[in-house]
Amino acid sequence: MDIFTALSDPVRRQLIEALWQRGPLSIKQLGEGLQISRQAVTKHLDMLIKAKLVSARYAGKERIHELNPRPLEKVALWLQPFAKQWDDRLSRLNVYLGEQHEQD
Amino acid sequence: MDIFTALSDPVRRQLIEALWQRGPLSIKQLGEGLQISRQAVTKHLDMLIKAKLVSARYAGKERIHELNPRPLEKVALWLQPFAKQWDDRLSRLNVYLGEQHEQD
DNA sequence: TTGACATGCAACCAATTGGTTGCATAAGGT
DNA sequence: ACCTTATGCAACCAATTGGTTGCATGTCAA
Repeated sequence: MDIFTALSDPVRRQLIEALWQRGPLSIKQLGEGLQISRQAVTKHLDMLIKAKLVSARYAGKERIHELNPRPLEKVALWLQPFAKQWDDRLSRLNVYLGEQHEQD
Repeated sequence: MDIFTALSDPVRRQLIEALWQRGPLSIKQLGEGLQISRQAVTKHLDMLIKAKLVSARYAGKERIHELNPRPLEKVALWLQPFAKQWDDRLSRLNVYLGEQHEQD
């Protein structure tokens, strides 16, 4: 699955955030906040795994998920060229990303 | 339409890139590179408009589209916290985005 | 060994997506 | 006026999405 598609669902973004903030978690744990069924969570996680954003390992009966933020870099790099039209704070971003020529 | 969803389709990303690189364009012009029908292009553009990523005005019989990269900032800001685990070049990004505390 | 718990697998469903085609209409050029 | 061009509108379609439920299975603890 494409990384952009992986990010297009709010539930999946929440899962990513949870893994980021709370570290490795099981399906059960990840589903606790959400209002959807366990299987729905599993499906979202499977998509994140396909997008290489999440890795899973088994610890006994639990499937433990870990975030791999790497693929997000691709998104950041895609966004880069546009950033120069944003506000000062984000414009500076570009300067330090290598676009050292003056801003427009 | 949500900005993340707007970015999830490769055709829409291409449209954004075209508007970025070539400036304001009509539906016809935007569709010229693509292998899909004019209506498919229109639908994608309508979605980009709903996501406020693109504005359209009429010039005679043509609908001229202009890119508004602003909403992309939301995506960049969402990505920020994760960036600190990326490579040096992108890590520096965070420093200048305000996360002045030392890297891990 | 028995039961509770975490998960997997599969079928099913409604809504959305990404695309098409056909026809209508307004604007411009000759 | 006439023809071409750019677009709009609407119906339609197959595939995908995001969700559900029911049942099976492996693991752990008592």
